[in-house]
Amino acid sequence: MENHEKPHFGYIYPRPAVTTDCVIFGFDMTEELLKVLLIERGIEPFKGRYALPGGFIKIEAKTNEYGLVVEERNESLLECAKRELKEETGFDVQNIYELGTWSTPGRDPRCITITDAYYALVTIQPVRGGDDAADAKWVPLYQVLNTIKNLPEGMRFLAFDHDEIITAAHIRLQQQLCFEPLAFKLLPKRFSMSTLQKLYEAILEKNFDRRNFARKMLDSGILDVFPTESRNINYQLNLEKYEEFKRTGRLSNLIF
Amino acid sequence: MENHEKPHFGYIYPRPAVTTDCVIFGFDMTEELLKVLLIERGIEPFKGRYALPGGFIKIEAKTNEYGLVVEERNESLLECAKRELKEETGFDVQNIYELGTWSTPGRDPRCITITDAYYALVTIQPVRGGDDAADAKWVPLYQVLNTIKNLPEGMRFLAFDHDEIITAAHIRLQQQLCFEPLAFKLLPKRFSMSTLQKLYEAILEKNFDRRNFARKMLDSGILDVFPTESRNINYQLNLEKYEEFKRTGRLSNLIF
DNA sequence: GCAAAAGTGTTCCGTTTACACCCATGT
DNA sequence: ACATGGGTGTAAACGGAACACTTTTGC
Repeated sequence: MENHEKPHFGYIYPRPAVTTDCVIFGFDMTEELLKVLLIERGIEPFKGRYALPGGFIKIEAKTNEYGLVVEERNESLLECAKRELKEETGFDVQNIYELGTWSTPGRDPRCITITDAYYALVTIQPVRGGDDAADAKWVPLYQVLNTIKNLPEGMRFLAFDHDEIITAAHIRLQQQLCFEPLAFKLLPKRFSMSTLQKLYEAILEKNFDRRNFARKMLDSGILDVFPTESRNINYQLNLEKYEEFKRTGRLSNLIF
Repeated sequence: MENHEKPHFGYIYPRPAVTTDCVIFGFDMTEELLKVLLIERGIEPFKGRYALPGGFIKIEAKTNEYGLVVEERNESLLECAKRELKEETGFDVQNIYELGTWSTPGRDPRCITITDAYYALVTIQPVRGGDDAADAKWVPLYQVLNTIKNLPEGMRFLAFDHDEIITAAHIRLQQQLCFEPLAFKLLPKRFSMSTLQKLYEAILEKNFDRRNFARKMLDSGILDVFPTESRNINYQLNLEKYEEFKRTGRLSNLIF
């Protein structure tokens, strides 16, 4: 895209370039902070800025007997998002959700590019020996959002329109959390009730009463209880009960 | 796209074709039915089938001094959806919301096409002198959804993957209605309480107690009351109070 | 030993639901 | 006069919010 090589794929009508970007949320249990995974851009445009991981959709194309371009193999946008994530950050993510498209003319200075944004939830391992992927960094979400909020009009923190995407992803995560126990996707298999509560508080930016929170969670019946050697209790999501809970439509009980 | 004219727009990497499709909901007050606007396709593929109104995104492109394609003028996906809607159905819609993308390989037999789907809410005028737009028809939503549900595995009712899109749009409409008084977008400025209730019932496929429904609506404070000459009362959405209601976060009161 | 975190029940209030009768209109 | 649709209030049940003290563990 950056060189002047002669283009070799033609279409009757011009087409926009298509990318996916992904907002990856992780909960850092030691710092009790909700974080996002950002990539420092190594090339122009926006070289040196942080950006969401993502990239162009992959299409295998050739020209047929009539000189028309025929696409032979390709991927869905979801597959594209997962592939780019794996390539750029090493993460293999199942919990990935579509957020929406961004397509304002001019959002990419190189060419007309529309992006389909996704958000994903991953477990950050308690001990991380630095970041696996080159240039990928876990950044506290509140830092990013505050920076964005306090920028003077017209200025941007992240590359492209990623400020807007990350802001929208946070709002969406908050909304979805009210209906689906998404939070468990951000935790290891077993966790304490207070960790779960801290996670909810980090996402929703609210504090809850310890007893009410625990009761609501336990009453829902989706948690299995595991005593530990100490007096503390650990919990684990019971997937069957969760599915049943979902079916019987009692999910609104989890709204705060 | 259907002829064998030599393609004249080239890119270094192949690109997918991009379309928008729109699920337009309207409430037929005389029949008390929720309807969707469908287009009968006049050309292949899927000639003669019903489909959602939509079409390709418009890009003005030319080749620059290096032989590279440069896009000069274009539209966002939202603008594309509105333009196609206007062109195909004559509707000028403000209440339009993004639903999501569909991009499974093979969904369009012609070429690799991804679509960004939208849904929109319009007022059907009580008296309609036939359909303005050629080939556009208002079809009861429940008929479409039932047909889709009862199809044998692997069969489709609408063109492309529009079965899935329309199903997703209905679910989304139901969900959004629980947080936002979307229903008002489907009604004329003034309406009776029972009309409003019938609309809610049509969308959510549930029946409500008349008194409880009216109380909840009135208690929210977003409706202005207008006595009529008869004993009946008409209502109208008060936009300022609605905005205030939204800000103060009491929207969950409207969940049923 | 002291500070910080985790465990435990009860009360009160607000919201939701269920329910029946009267009046006006039009046929 | 009869059927239909629209108007109106109350009581019971449920779910959500507020709240204090005791025990354990780690520093």
